[in-house]
Amino acid sequence: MNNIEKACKEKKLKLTSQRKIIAKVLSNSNDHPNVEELYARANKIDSKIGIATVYRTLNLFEQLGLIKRLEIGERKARYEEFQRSNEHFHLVDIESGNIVEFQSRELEDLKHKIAHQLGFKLVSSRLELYGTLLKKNKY
Amino acid sequence: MNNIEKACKEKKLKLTSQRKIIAKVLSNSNDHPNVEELYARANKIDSKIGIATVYRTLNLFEQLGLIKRLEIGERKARYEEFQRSNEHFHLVDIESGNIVEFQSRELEDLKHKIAHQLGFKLVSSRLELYGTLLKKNKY
DNA sequence: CTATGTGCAAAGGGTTTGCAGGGGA
DNA sequence: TCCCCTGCAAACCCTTTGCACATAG
Repeated sequence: MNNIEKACKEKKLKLTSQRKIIAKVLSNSNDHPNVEELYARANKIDSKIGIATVYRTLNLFEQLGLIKRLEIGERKARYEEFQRSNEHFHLVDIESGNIVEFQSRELEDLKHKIAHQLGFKLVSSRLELYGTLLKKNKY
Repeated sequence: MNNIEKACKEKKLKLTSQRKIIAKVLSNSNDHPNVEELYARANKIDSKIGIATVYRTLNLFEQLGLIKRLEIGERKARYEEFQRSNEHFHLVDIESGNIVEFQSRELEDLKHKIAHQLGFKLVSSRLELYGTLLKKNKY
């Protein structure tokens, strides 16, 4: 049983076939799918799942802290599974739309330090970098 | 003549009364108003300005690099005048909704350093911290 | 005078919700 | 069985757009 199924059981939420499917789709996604994409992937497994259920389930999972909603530029939300052990940030290639994940202890520490200096306890944050590929041969 | 009026002249854009009013409202705003708020403030000066004009003008000013669109949590865009000399970040108090601005050369440098290490030239970035006030008397 | 800009209302796109029926526990 | 959950379609909210009129240059 995976994390998401465990969490449903703990919170006494019903483990419906839709929730299992959406959980599975999220686990199998290594990219950062938006709702439409998640809906399409879920529908490959069960074509009767409605998009309203996808939205409701994503909101539920997000509130349970199981997934993370990204707001990368566009108006549409994107999602990724939340892994406490794998805190990372995103860099978006503005030419190709590719998303590069990276980790940085230095950045993590600095965020907390700054919040503390301002008299706050850091609860969450949002950081994305947008850039273009360096043309190395220009040197 | 302010920055915005100068920019319109340079780009051969018409300096309509609506654009002047919206430019003035932006200059006079020290908070981070959303479109609805900007629309209300502009309407106090000229009640005939339509919200479509506000949207179109904000998009125009943003493209000219005169203002900056913030996407702080909510679905609605917020705006602030862009001042190259005053690059700053935002920390949102999640209990009150207050926004604290701060500067950090360290953070600025780190963003560029990370992008460069990943093989990218940093073009822009989005960073917000969300936190709660530290209760100092707890110590 | 003419092309650009405006106001209005309708359309768009993503997300949420009311309701009646369905299915886990 | 009982209540939570789902599917559908309509509603919502923010933003954009088509069109006819207005106006800056």
